[in-house]
Amino acid sequence: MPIEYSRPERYNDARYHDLRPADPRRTDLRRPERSFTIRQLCVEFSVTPRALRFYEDKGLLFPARDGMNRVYSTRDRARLQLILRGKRVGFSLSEIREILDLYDEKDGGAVQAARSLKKFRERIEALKQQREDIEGAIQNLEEGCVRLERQLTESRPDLLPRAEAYDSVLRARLDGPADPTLVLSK
Amino acid sequence: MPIEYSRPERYNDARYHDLRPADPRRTDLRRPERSFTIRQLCVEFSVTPRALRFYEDKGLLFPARDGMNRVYSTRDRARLQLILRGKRVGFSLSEIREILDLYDEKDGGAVQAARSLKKFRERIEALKQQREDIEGAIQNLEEGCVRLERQLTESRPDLLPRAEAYDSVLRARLDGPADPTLVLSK
DNA sequence: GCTTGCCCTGACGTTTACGTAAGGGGTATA
DNA sequence: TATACCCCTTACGTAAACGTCAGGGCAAGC
Repeated sequence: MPIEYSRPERYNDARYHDLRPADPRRTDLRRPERSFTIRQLCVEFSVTPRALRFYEDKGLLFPARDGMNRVYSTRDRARLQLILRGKRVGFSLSEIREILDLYDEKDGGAVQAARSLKKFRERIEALKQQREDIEGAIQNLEEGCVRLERQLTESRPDLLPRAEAYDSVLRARLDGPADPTLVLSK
Repeated sequence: MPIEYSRPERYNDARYHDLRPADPRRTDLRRPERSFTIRQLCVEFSVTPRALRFYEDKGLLFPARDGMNRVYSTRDRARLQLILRGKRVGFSLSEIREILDLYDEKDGGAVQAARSLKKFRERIEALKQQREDIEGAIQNLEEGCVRLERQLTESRPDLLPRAEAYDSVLRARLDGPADPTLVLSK
């Protein structure tokens, strides 16, 4: 599984950085000419600058430069989203890179396209298998919950945690960064 | 994602080892008294002995011993299945260990049970989130497939790979080791 | 009795995906 | 002009999950 590190807490705190855009016209996420600093993306997606630079090193991102500074386009941002989702579903960075490369190789000729198609289908099969695994794991855990609930109901019903705590989780997700339109496959 | 290593090919080959059981009465997987050698489990689940010993080191398995040699029960086998599935859905070994521990702690008292229940629910939420991620990734890739297919149909229809190749994949899965009854939650 | 095959226990090596300084520079604010 | 906050590169450090010897033991078959 994805190795989890302890990431400095400050990167989670939006107040830590001034995110006011310099130019109001460039605020709209849907405007393709919108650009982002490295830290803006870091705060939005809860990753560190080191991670973004690392992805660049590995050939998954290639932001433009303003002098020395990196400038990320909406396209870069969309790629980053795909990278992070790829990680969450268990792809390694090199696998994600392959996929992104396949997306880009529109010019690779018909043979390349055929190979890409095959790989895509393989990935899909793997993901469907994984979806089944997750389905099974959820079932297992839910059975465990039922058992524990029965046990608690009989012994200490006062300790029964109600599921309401997860409302906040859901709310947080809804309030989170809106899913911007992906511009990759265009 | 789960880091993938190059595992010696021979562990995939069932013919590599003589798996004939010494005692026919002990052949039936459903018989709880059935036991397994380390290699039998390795061949069945395509893992190495090193991995099983590693899981034991980390407190996820504790097979009995016959002298020096490890002897795995059907319960150990069921745990191994859960371990491997946990890995496939992205849990780290220590997370899997936590879950397995929670399953075992029937005697931990009501407070422990309440904590377990909470953790189980958290896991379930995480898994549902992940299921959504996978759903999204599948959709993305399928859109990519459609694009590639259109492109190929126009340029080189002869190169279009048909999906029949995946029949074999499915067949292989059906012919695979039967899912034995899990004896953990009993 | 020697080889073959399986088992064991250390213990060091490896890959992935970053973390964490160290050292240096630009800009704005007090 | 000092401080704060941002950026950069280079480089060494690290946790997870095993791989890979090295060294030794027990049982079967030739």
